[in-house]
Amino acid sequence: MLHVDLDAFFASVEILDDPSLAGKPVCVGGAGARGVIASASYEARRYGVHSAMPSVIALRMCPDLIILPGRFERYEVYSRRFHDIINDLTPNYEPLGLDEAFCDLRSLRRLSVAPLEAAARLRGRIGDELGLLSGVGLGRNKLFAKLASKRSKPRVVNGGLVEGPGVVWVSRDLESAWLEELPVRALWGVGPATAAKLEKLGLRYVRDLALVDESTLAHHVGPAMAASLSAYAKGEDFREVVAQREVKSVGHDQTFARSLEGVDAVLEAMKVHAAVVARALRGQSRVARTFTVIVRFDDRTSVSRSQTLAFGLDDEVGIAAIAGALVQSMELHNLVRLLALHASSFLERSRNAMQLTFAIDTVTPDTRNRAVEVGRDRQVGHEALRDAVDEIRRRFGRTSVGTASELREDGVTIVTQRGSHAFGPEQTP
DNA sequence: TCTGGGGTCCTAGGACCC
DNA sequence: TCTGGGGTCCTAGGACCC
Repeated sequence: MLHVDLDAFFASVEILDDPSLAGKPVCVGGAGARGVIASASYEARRYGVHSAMPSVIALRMCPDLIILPGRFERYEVYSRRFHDIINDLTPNYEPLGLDEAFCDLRSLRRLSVAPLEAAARLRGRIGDELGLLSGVGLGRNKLFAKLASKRSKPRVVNGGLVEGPGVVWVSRDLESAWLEELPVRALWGVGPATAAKLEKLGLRYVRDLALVDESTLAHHVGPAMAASLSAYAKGEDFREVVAQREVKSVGHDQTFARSLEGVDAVLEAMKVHAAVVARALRGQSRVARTFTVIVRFDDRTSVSRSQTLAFGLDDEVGIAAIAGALVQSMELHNLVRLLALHASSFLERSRNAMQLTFAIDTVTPDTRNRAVEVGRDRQVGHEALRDAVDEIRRRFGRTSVGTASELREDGVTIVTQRGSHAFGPEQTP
């Protein structure tokens, strides 16, 4: 098994596109009070900055830190080229996010390609063709390949950068020595919560896990987690490479710079969410039957409400109606810092039995379950309008046309006979 | 006024079907 | 005059990954 991981991916792409950033502490992430770092250049890491860190903390550690907002279309371009290179090595690979992948190298064995040779060539091509650095791990299974790629990376030691080996192979006879010293937190699936549970049981290192039987473990962390932990502790990992995964949900989350107060403000924001989710669904030619609304309050507690329909939806009017009804079924006792809308239970568009539209004005908390109304004429009108809007955006860009509620998201240019005026996000023309 | 946004998977309870 | 067990689907919440 091979695991390949691009170094500081988002930050590196920003530096490639703007060489004046080279050698400076650069991050991609949210710069506001509630922003976090998504990717940090190694120069930034020298100050202790790392991904998932709140931006205000990062700025405290490194006052000169440059935080860029992130251009995900750009990262996707690089990601596709990255995947193309991997695909030349083997089509049996599994992407993990935009910048990582597992490759099953068993087919290469038949071609007598040595793993170390394949790894070196892969890194070489990524460097030559993309201008990006990467780390590669090799091992008997996903567990060891991933642990190895982590160790292949550059490290910050006493504020100085130490180059990594680039390629690391955990050979069979080294496996147990590796596992011995690892803290449980290093294992896939063990985050802060599980690590704390294990700590309470006196299980701090992977070697400790091997001493506990699975049923005892299951008592504390559940049967699925117990099974994988017991396997990992023995160096076993039966996860296969899954080459093409089907997307199972799409959603949109937004944490507001200033929390929302009151149901009207939440409903207004939800219209933007519905438009974003609807656009994502149509972009994938899918319709969704289940819609979930999640609200996080200022005290960081969350509540969710979901509803599954008998048919699928991909239009913002219908989705906004369902999502709005779900919002109204919640008690908003506190300021809302995050609003999320997720769509799941996909159907292929062509297999959707009926495409209904909603009389949005009939949706109240009482009528949540009757929110659906058939409106044949309105449906035809909405679909024609929607398809026209999609087409205009395809030809002239995403911000070329939109509903009033979407203007807050992207900004817009209003053109009149007297000239044009650009409005930014959060401005109401 | 320290913690994002894109996702996946797991768990537990309840309703329902045979 | 009482009620099992297998299975699926839905809902709410939580943990984790990049």
